[in-house]
Amino acid sequence: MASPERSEPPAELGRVARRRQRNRAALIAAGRAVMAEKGIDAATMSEIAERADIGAGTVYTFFRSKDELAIAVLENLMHDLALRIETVTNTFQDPAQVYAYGLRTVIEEATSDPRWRQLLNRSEVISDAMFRMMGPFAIRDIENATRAGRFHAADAALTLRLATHGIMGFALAVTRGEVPASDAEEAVVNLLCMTGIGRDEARELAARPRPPLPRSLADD
Amino acid sequence: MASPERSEPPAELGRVARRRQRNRAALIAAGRAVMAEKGIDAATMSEIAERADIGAGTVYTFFRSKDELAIAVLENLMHDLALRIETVTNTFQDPAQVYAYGLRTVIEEATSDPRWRQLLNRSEVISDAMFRMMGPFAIRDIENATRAGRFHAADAALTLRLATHGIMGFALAVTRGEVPASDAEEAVVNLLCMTGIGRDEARELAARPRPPLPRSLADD
DNA sequence: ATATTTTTTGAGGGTTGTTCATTTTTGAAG
DNA sequence: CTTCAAAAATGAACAACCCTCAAAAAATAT
Repeated sequence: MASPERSEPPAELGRVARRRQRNRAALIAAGRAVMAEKGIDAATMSEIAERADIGAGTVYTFFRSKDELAIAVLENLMHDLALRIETVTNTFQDPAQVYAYGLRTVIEEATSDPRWRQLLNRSEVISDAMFRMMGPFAIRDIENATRAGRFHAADAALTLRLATHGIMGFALAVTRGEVPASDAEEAVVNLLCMTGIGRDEARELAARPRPPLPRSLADD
Repeated sequence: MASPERSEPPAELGRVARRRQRNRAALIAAGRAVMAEKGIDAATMSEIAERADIGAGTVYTFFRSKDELAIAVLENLMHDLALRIETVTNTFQDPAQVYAYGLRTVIEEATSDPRWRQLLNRSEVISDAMFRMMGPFAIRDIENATRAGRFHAADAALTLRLATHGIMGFALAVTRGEVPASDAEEAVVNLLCMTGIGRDEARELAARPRPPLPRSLADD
């Protein structure tokens, strides 16, 4: 009980733990790649394991099921995106534009990047990951804009929840060719209206020039 | 080529065709039951076939795949609901209230009826079925209200598309206990705002007394 | 009554997610 | 360096399931 815990090096992890984390990351990367290629359902655990150079059975020491791996992959993707968006929006003056930029960028990303298309089935899993990973940022943005008097959102989390699912529904429809990608701006106007901003201001926000997003670190 | 087509009885279908349609309906009913019990993914084709008293292989003469059957089941469900809603709303005076009632009723149904809960996974399939089956009604309602000056929806179909996915996302969150069912009213306010109605009017619409929905014919 | 077309059937093929007995690796103790 | 017990990795085997298809049954035509 009182024995000196020499087994705990001040703050760094042991070699095994470090290798374990590398392998976990490799699995997520491989999962992301395969799922983007073939879709979440068509991606097989064997192929993901092989591409990560990990035994098929070992995957289950990291993730309890294929679903759990898929969730980890999507959360990873969304976290990346949230951070990239933040690097742009933290230069903005208008608090309303911060949230608007996030909406527009996610829609643009989801509808144009071919790697997203295959993921759009199981869109509820993506919406969920988006809500969990981008929520802390986006909810804060909505509340900031509300405090500034630009938005009038009674429940920022709820508004974002509805927005994330709406975004994915829109992206899915575009992917299927049921809706032209050019409807994105009007979709953003609709989603902005949920914050309680007037429709004229929403239209103006959605039409502002949109600075480009920096590349992802995970891209080759 | 010019032979008299005696094989086409004036307007009624042959015995076989009639039996075939009965069996198709039985399959959809069985699918609806099993999927509501176990969820879309966990429902097996064998059990559905057996419960419909149809050979396992025969199912594939009606539906090309399990997905296609699931879609038929959900479209059936949504069509039912759309008709039931219409019986209530066609007594309304305020065109804005027609769409509002639809939103509120679907949310209520999706969050309270236990038979919906299992279906909420694969929520994108439900949203899609909802859009296809309720769209013709709801889009007309939105456009009517816009013409009457109550709504200001630039693209009714797009607004509905975003709404259906938002509804299902909300229902899914309630089912998982991440959001209290009492948030339904605020969710409706958010969704109504997408029509371009002001937030005060949206709030008023969402708070009106809501007449009950007649029972479904498909219920026992 | 017979032939022909149509419809139904359910056993089996082919995949895939997951498990688990076995092997390999690890790091401390002798 | 050797030993050893605990932890981690492995991949063959399992179970589950969607879907196909050759054969049988039913329906219709001759």
